[in-house]
Amino acid sequence: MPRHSPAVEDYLKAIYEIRQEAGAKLVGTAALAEKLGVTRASVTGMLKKLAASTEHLIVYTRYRGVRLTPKGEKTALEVIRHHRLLETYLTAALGYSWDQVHTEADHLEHVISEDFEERIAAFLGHPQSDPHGAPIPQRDGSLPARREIRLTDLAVGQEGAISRVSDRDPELLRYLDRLGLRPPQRLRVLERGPFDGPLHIQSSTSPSVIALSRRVTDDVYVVVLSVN
Amino acid sequence: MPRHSPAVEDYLKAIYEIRQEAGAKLVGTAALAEKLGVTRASVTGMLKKLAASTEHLIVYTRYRGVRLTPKGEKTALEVIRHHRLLETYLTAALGYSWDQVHTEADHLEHVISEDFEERIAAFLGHPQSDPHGAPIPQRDGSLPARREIRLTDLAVGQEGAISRVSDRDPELLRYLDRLGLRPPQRLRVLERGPFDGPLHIQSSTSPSVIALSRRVTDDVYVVVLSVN
DNA sequence: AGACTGAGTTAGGTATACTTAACTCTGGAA
DNA sequence: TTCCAGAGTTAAGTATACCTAACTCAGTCT
Repeated sequence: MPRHSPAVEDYLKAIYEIRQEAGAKLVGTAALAEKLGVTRASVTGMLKKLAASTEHLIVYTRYRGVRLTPKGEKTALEVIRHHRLLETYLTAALGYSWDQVHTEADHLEHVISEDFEERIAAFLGHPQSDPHGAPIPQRDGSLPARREIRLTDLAVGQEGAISRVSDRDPELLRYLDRLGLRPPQRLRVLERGPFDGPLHIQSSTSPSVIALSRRVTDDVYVVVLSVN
Repeated sequence: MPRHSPAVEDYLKAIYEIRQEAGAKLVGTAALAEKLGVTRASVTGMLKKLAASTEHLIVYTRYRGVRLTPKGEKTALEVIRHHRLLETYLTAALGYSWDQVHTEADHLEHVISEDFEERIAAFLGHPQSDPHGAPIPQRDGSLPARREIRLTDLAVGQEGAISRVSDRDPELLRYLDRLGLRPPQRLRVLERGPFDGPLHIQSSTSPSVIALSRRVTDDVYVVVLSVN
């Protein structure tokens, strides 16, 4: 396995994650640029370079978009495994709170050795998910599929269990933490406001009803428990 | 404090360490090139760049050599603090042996946050030295001075306590470990072979006399205990 | 079918940090 | 005091990954 630059690893990871969130087959330049914090021109340049490389990590069609080859996907999953193991380790061993781990893990993920990965995985007892509930890819690149949906898409009356929360925004994580909304907390949708209005939910962590904006519910994933 | 690139941090660290080992006021291009694994031309280029920068980290005189400014030295010590804290942490928390930590720490030292540094320092109880016996600079940049000399320079008949061992060569570290020669092991010089010949020492870790080559004794530092 | 718009690309340029090859300086020995 | 070897520098070029500005494409709306 050749080693890839942090930049390349970030691109592969971003392609994987955007495809995952958006569901679309192909990932566009603009979405990548947005996620990576670079210009669209930079993304085009990198995609051309990667597509021309003998590594065959991506399939890139001009004006259409990118997707990962199996090899590219495996590499992306290795980086994601690093990231999620690190987040779990920082929480469990060094007392980081769940809103602090993301940035640190983003830097460390490109730098740790396979040995380091193995040691923290063993220390943690080979965990299945990180502090935000995201599943941790196994060494062989396998990732258990989940039947999770956005809290946004949970129908009124339905009950769900939080399976995962996006780790991107520390502010959001602190907010959710204050509300006690983290995996595997159960909740029920009571009401949905008009025009993408707030979602009213009931959870055992709060005696009163909680109203959540779209921004929030888009970043919270749940597994449906009942269809009342 | 501005952040510096891994390359810059490596140069500052190397300048500091070479000056330390060699004792000379100025560090030469060749020594830096050797230590950093790059060509002499590359070193010249980087030194010119650093000297021209408004950061004022080094003082560089063409054809003469470099030295660190107080600011450069402080930065170097911060990197070295990272390195030695990491080595200690990897040993104490993740079960690395002392010959495995150097490479991992070399990569991690450029990437960890101040927060991470603080957390591992606290976890370790703010240790004074790393697994090889090297002193760990404090946060304020202070470093307790030691009265240590090379084992090479310990006179016949003198007794010393190993204070530090170079962490550069894993092979050497495994060798020393097998002989039980690590801080703060005491030993006595029995005899010195001719022509930089082997140094014969006696240590409580071995019933028989141990013969050490120059390559080895140059990398072992001791504090003189007695002058018999 | 044509035009518009947002997404995407191209062209040209920057910064970092490295290389090789050829040249120059410095300090010690003859 | 000159010469020479090794240390150091310069010049030119490479690779990576980013930028801005200007252009083009694709798909939709009319």
